[in-house]
Amino acid sequence: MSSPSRPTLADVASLAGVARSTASMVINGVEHARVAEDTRARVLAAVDQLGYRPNAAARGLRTQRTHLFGFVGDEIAASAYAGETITGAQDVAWAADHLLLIANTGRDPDVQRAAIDAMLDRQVDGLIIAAMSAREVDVEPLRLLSVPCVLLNCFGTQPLFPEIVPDDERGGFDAATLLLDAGHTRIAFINGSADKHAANARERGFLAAHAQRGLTHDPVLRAHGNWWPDGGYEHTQRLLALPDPPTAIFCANDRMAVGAYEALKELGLDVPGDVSVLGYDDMELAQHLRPALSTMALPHYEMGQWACRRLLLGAREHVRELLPCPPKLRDSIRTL
Amino acid sequence: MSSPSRPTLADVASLAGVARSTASMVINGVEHARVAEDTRARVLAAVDQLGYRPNAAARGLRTQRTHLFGFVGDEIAASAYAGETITGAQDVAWAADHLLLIANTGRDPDVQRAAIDAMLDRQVDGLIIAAMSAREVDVEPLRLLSVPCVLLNCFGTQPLFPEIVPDDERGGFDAATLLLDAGHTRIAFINGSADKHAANARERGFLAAHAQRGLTHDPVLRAHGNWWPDGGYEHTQRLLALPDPPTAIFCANDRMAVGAYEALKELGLDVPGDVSVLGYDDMELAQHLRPALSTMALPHYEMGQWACRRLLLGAREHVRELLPCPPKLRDSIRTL
DNA sequence: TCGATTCGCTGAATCGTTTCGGCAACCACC
DNA sequence: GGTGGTTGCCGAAACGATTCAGCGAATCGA
Repeated sequence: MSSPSRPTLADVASLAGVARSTASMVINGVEHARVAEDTRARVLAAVDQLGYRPNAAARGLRTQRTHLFGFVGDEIAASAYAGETITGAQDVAWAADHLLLIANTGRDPDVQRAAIDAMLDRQVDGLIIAAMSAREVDVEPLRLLSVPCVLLNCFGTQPLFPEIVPDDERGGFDAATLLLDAGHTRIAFINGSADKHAANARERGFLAAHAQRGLTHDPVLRAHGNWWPDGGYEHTQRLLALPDPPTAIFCANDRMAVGAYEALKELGLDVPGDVSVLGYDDMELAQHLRPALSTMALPHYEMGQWACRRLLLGAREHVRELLPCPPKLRDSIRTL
Repeated sequence: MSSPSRPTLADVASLAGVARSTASMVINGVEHARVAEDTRARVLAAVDQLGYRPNAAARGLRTQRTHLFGFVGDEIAASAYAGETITGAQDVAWAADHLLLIANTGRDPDVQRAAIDAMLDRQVDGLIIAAMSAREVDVEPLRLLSVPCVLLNCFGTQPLFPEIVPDDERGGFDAATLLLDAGHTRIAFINGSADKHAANARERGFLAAHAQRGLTHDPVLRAHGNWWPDGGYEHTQRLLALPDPPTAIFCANDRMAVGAYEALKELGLDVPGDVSVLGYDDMELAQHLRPALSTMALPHYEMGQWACRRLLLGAREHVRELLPCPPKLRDSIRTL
């Protein structure tokens, strides 16, 4: 029943009539090793004939490099994006002949600890700690880590590792600029809850863009929603009831933009005819809304790529890598 | 700079004053090994003191079991669900002290081959081959696989492995039943392209439910869309223009239901007041639509779980496991 | 007291690689 | 024919665990 087991280096060596060491050097193309041309050919032929492939576990044991990276995320499924992040990391890893080991922790610190341990037990060559919404992560337990480690979409409690995060401040800035360039002057900003880093950063950028043009943003046009459609809905109603209502609404995420759409529709207002709407995140949903929602895209795939690249570089020192959130211009913004 | 390297079994043994073999038996709680109580305690204390954790690579090399499963998917990011599937598999794996190695192939058969090889090189204990939309996968190259293997959301060209797929036929059946029970008799079915297994299965079930009640379904109420909103949009327009229009529309996926919503809105029709709509897939989108879309949920998470369980069981013989697609009842269906 | 058991532990082999010191053989040169 | 440098390959020692035959010592039964 069981297929003939995998050929080992010993099989190759004996078929080629050489020592294991010789076969090994040929197979790995060792630089300084000198081996006669026809010996090399014999080994290669044997490899071919047997369909030999090195046992990565054994190799890893010997070389102390497993070509494995660990990806520890707090939720893999929760956000659709997690998949993109993983794909980004995986693509880079694959190109560098590495594989990804994954685990999700469901935000449980104990599970996270255990997951990291499990990966270290497997001798991973590096570790990506990813959070699905930018937040602080306690890095103290990681301090003595012997392998490279990067933080993805989150911040360490201490500056120990590289951090790859979206440039939310610039995203807010670009969002406001985009709307201002389109001629809007009264722009509402339905932000998320102020306890989130992203919310504050986006607001800073948003205000900076106004300031840059010598504008001061009317505080009455700023609100803090709950990141969900009903938050967007309620604030939009309130904002549109203002004596001098906004001509554009910037929502700190697409979900709230969905709520804004609803409120606007109920008020008999047209998007973008009467009011322009700009979201943030670029969820898949955005392109299916009517009108298709313009939004600032979170660079999930790119963050995954970067994280993995940093690992390949083996870098460990702290640095904050801010990745841009490019605008996806669709049909929800009107130029005045 | 480099932290003191991980303690090995030898360190534990020497600290406890025993042989490596003894330490090993204690640590692994070997059944038939009898070791004195205080020796055991000494070893355990040493383990504790050193923070010893076994090197999984070395252990795997010796035991021929790595506690690693490979997950080879054609797209991890493309569908948001892939993440759920992986999570399902990962959760089961984790509970059984296994980790998941992942790779995505982007539908490229060569990459798939390479990915599978890469996993086998890593001595995985099992392999999950997953496709993001149910389709046929060439299993011939997997024939001589020496490890358990399951097909997830896809069918093998030959019956070699367990296959875990959604029960689309029953899903179609349940969908129709649900609508018929609600009193609808003229139910339109906007199906997807007929080249997809899922489309045909859903249609079979849909018709069977009618037949079961002695009803024959009016073919004019059946259409084949393109799985995208515009397909749903156009067919809905056509269907509602019929002399005897449907009172309910069953769309073979949520995206087309979005299109149906649009068309209905433009026609000034209310959902579910005038027309009920039922989708399929339960994308995240569904719950954000107005009214929230009722839909048949694809059991992504469960498929992931099942696949992993099968692997743990080590089963290899062919069997087709059909997982139910439970209805998610929200606000888009009206009872007549 | 003398085998026979049982107990508690050890040493060595093994898993499949890589790496490195060293050994023949060959050539070149004085 | 020494001396010295290359060349081409080999053997053995790791890497960090598990497993198993077996060995003294203690215990037991008669």
